[in-house]
Amino acid sequence: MAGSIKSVRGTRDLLPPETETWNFVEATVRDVFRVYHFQEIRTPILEDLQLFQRSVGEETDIVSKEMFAWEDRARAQSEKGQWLALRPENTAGVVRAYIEHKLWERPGLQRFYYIGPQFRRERPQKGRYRQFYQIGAEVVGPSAAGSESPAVDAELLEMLATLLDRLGIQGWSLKLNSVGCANDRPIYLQALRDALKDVVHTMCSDCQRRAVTNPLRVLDCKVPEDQPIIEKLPRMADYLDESCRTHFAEVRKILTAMDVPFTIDHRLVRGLDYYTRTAFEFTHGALGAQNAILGGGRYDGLSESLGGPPAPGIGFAIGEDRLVMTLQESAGVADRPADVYIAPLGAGMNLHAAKLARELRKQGVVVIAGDESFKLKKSLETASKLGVSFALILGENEVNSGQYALKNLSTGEQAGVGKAEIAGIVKPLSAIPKRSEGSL
RNA sequence: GUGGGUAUAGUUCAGUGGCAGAACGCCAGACUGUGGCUCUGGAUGUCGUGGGUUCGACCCCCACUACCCACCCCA
Repeated sequence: MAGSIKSVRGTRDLLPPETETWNFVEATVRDVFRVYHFQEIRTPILEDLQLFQRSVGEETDIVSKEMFAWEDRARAQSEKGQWLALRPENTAGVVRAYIEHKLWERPGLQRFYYIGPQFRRERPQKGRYRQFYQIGAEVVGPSAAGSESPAVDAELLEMLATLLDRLGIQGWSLKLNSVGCANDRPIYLQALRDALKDVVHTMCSDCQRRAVTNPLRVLDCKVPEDQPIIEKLPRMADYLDESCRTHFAEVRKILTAMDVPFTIDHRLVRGLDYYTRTAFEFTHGALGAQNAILGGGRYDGLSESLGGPPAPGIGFAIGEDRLVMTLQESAGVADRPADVYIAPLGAGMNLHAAKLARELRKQGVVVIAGDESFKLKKSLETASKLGVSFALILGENEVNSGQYALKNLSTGEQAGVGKAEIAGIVKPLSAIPKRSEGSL
């Protein structure tokens, strides 16, 4: 259609049956998080631009080139407009809410999760969209509540392993590193710069640029020729101070005790400024270049940089689009058909079909009704194309006798049944347990 | 922001400088209340947009746009 309006670049419509998979993922997430006592938080999509400048970091790519931001109209002529941004991630918003509502006054640690859209103005490609969805969780609170404990890190990671297993995702791997803290990282960075000084001219052009802008990212380089050089660069692990080192050791110890498999990746770095200490990434092959399905880490100084009290925390974000993608690699998506198709036959029958449908739906039966103008043949044909297992023929005979012609569309058997029996025959057994909505 | 590829029916894709195609899907029909299989018929397109070459362009040339893939970055 020339001239018609289309979805904007990097955004997309999620249609059935794919939305079934999304619902399955979200239902499983809520179910798993619940037993860890994580509760849902919903923060605005629109935030003050400064929130991200001060948390994610003004020099990061996310803030410096990928944000949707604009100056909002001033409220009064005497005032300036306010700079707003569509959130590029959700941790900053959660911590902002933590500070704004003085949530440290609540007892214990705050454990939140969120599910929602995020926005980054990047060039779209496989597994990367301008509007994408993240499922994330955060544990924040005062140190006295235990927010700095390595047990929190381990619990969060174990929860993620459980979630991926429950979703039926196979072949994931967990990469773990410690990126240090405000204490030891400057020392490491200096050591890294010093080491790079002599060798950087032999590296790829990207690395030469990164050595200046963000030396940590050099560790991330994938150019084969650079690998031997990178292997010889100093490692963060050797520069961790006493407290960071024991913290990291304790995280690993608990994970091992819980049988959560992981590998240490000395070169794992994160692209947001606020990360400290534990940093991690879950990856999955068969995702193309965007193989990270989730990432996260500690952010012990974030609250302070947003004007709040000390509130160490740790969190992660799952790329829901990517998660759904890996799920669809293994299991194909299928429409979930209705339980029964009512075929009203002849003038005046729509009314009877509506009444019957209402009664059946009250009993939890999934009903689709045809129209009295359809020929029976067309109704049955439509019903089988929709994959419905039963068709219920509703004509004058049925209304008069109270015996409804119920046809099993897979066997072809047909019988007259009373109104009260319909739901029992038509409803699949799997529909009976209440909590099993959304199985694949 | 950079590079490569692609753009034709609802979908997946053929196609040729001279009438626009297939498969699947969709709609209708094959004796009036019985589907799936089969058969018959039908509709659907500014051939991405704009320019140029040509007697004539869906096809050749140029520009633009969008999508896909990769770099970058990240989830």
